[in-house]
Amino acid sequence: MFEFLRKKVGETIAITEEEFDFCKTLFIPKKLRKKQYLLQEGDASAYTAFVEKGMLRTYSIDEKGNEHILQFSSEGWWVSDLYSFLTGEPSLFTIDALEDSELLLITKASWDKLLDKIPAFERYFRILIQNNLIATQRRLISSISETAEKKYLKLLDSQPDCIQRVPQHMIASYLGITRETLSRIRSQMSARK
Amino acid sequence: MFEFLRKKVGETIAITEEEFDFCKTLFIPKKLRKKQYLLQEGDASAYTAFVEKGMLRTYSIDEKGNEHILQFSSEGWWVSDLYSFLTGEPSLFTIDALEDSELLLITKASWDKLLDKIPAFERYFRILIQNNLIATQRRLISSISETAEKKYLKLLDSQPDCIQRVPQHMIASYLGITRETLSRIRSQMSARK
DNA sequence: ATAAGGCCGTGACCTATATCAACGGCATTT
DNA sequence: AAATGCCGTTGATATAGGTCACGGCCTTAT
Repeated sequence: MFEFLRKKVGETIAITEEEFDFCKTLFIPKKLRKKQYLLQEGDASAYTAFVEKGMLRTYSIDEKGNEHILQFSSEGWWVSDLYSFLTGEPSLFTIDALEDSELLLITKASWDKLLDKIPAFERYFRILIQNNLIATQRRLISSISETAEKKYLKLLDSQPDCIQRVPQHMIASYLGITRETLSRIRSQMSARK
Repeated sequence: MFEFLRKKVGETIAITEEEFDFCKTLFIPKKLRKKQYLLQEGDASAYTAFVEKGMLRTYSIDEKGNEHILQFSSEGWWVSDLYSFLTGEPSLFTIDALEDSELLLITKASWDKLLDKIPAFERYFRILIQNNLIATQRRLISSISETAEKKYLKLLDSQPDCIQRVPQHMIASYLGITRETLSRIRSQMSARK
């Protein structure tokens, strides 16, 4: 059950068997069916989750009821509303499952314990967050400077798996465009090809 | 010279005098005149910098020559192209001074040494990067879901100091709009008031 | 098997923002 | 004090993308 987590962590930091045994005791396995919530906007985020299987999305909903997807999280990635998890404040985001999924949950208290007892995990999460920041910065610049088509091409290039597994209207809301616009871009692209 | 850095670090983690004495040996003071570069696009980012005084901007330039500002960094904040600093790859961003500025530079080698010798700094940077990620995620969502006016109002609210110190056309390029549009938004706002 | 709803495509029209161009006001340089 | 850049403003026009409306095709539920 924990082999995959062990593998992913091991790709970034070195830890001993004993350290990982301690780590294991802190996680709570959880299965989520497609469409189930991990977190609803307005609730406090109790957990951060490692995705063993499946796919989740983190999104916010604006006044008009439109969804804006912050990220997709598939196998081997982590998912949470970082701010709410860290502060206990109500979340601005909703997280739900796009497929039946299997997660390993950790509470804030356990997470604090993990970072305190095993400094290598402090480093692990620093690196994880760092890479996430770099990716988010790039997406921000892309979002303010590129056309819809370029953003889509960039996504095709960087997350081809997502595009296979996620319905198109969610891709659109990840890119910050409407599903109609994405549909038209795709048909133009295939016409040109 | 290092009091300010000491104070800012102390707000997040606890460190001893000896630890900070070691820390001090790793930084290189540097003054930058207005308009001078800290980093040019295409170069590798040799340093991460703590801003003691002044204001810098990190931006990219698109094919049409338009600038897109990723962030402003004033006193007490850090500035670098994280990706280039970490990997040694050529930078996608340019960093320059908007005012005469005073910086404390640290190389990648020294930074690695600092994190290895003093685990509290591992935590310090984890938290720093974490907060930056939270802010960047919010800006991304705002960028894909809100009107130009709302984005401007949000900035007025969150970074009023920036708006005082930075020329308007740079605020526009931070928001991802043209200077003409920002000018019109401002005049509409003052007409309504 | 039929109904209901999610998902995708397409047309007609609308709107926020970009683009292009010109102008006036400050600073800075000569 | 004239000249040269920056900077912000304003007007006219263009355009990418949004909105609204409809229809067809699957999948899931009854």
